[in-house]
Amino acid sequence: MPSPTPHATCEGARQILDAALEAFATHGYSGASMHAIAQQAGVSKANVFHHFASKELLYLAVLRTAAQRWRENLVPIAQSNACFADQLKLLVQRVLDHLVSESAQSRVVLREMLENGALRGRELSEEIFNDNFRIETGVFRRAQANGELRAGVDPILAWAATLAACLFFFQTRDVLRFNPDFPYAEAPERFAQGIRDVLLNGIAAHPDLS
Amino acid sequence: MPSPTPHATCEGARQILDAALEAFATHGYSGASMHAIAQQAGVSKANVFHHFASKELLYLAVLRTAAQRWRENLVPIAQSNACFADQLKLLVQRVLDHLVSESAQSRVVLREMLENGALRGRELSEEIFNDNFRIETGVFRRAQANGELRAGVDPILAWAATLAACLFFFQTRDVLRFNPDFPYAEAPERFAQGIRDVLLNGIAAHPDLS
DNA sequence: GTCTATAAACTGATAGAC
DNA sequence: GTCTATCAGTTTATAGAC
Repeated sequence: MPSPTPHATCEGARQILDAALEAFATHGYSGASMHAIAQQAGVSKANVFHHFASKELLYLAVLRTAAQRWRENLVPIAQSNACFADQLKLLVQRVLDHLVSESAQSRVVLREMLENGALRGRELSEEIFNDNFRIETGVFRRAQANGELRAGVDPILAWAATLAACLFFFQTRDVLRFNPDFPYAEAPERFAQGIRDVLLNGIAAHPDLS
Repeated sequence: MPSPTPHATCEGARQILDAALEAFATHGYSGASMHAIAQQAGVSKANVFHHFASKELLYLAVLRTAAQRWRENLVPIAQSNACFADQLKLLVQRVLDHLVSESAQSRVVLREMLENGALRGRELSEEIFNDNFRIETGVFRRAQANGELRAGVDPILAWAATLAACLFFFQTRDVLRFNPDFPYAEAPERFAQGIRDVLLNGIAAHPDLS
C-alpha cells in the first residue's frame, strides 16, 4: 500500500516528486497528466500510483515539499542578530533568490492560492503558511520592539509590503522583461536595493501622516 | 463561421463568455470543460463551437475581455488632477476594488502569467501589462515632476511597490483569512490605508539612506 | 513476505464532428 | 442532440529483489 509520505530515501519517489512539481507548476492540477509525470520521471504510470495513492495525494505531497523548502530557506534569517536594515536586506535577497531559483515550487504554491485558495484555504493556511508567517513577521515584530521599525507601523503590514514586492517581481518578471521601460527584470539585486529604499524611507517628498 | 471576436451585441456570445470566465478562473484551462461552460451559459455545446471555433480561442477571448475591463477601470485615475496622496489613495482603492469585485477576471489573468511555457497568450499578457504600465506609472512620474514624489525614488519602483501590495492582498486573502494573526482579510480599506502609510512614509524609525 | 516495479485493462469524461 | 475517438485517473494481475 502506498504511504501518504514516501521515504525521502527512495530514489523513485523523489524523481516522481520532481517530475510532478514541474508538471503541476507548468500546466496546473488538471493540465498535468499522470502519464506525462511518469514518463518524465522515467517510471511506469502504475509505479506512480504505487508511491502515491492518487493524483490528489501526489499534488499535496508536492505542495508540502515546496512549503518545507521555503521554510528551510527562511529559518536562518529569523535567527540572525543583525540590525533591522541588514535583516531586511537579507530577507529580500533570500526571498527573491528562492522565488527565482526554485521557480517551479513558487509557481505551484502561487497557483494553488489562485485556483483553490478559497476551498483549501484553511488547511493550506494552517499546515503550510502559518509557520512561515510567524518566522517572517517575527523579523518585523522584533525590529519594532528594538525601536528600529517605526512605532506607528503594523509589523504585519511591513511584512506584507516586503513580501508583496518580492512576489510581484517574480510574477511579473516574464512579462515586464519585454517592456523597455522596466529595467529591473534582469537585475534582481537592483530591484531589491530600490525596494528596500522605498520600504525603509517611503516615497513621499514631504512625509506626512495622512 | 465563428468569428475570432464575436459581437458584444450578441447576447448568446456574452453569456458564453461569462460562463467561460467563471469556469476558467475556478478550474483552470484544462479543468474547465466545454460541456460545463455550455450548460452554465444555457446553450448547447454546438452553439459554443459556433461562436468560438475552439476551446483555445474561447480562452483567448476571455483573456482579452478581462484586459479590457481592467483598462477601463484605470484610465480615469490617470486623468485625475488631484494631489499625489489623493491619487495614490484612489489608485490603491480602485485596484483593490477591481481585483476583489472582478475576482474571476483577475484570477484568470494572474494564472495565465504563471504559465511557464508562455506559449499561450503571452503577447496578450504583454499587451495588458504594457498599456496599464504606462497609465499607472504616469501617476508616479507626474508626482515626481511636481515634487510630490521623493527625488531619489524611481517612479517605476514606487509603482511596483504599490501594485505589488494590492496583488498580494488579493492573492493571499483566501489563505490569510484563516490566520488569526492577520486582521486585514475582511478589511480591505484598512489594509489600503496602512499600505499607503507604509509607502508614503516608510517603515524605518530613523530614515537613512542605506 | 515486503518492497518496488510493470503491463494491461477498465471506467468515465473530454473536445470536437456530424 | 448524438456520436466518436481519445485520453484521463485508477485498478488488477504479475513478478523480480531484498
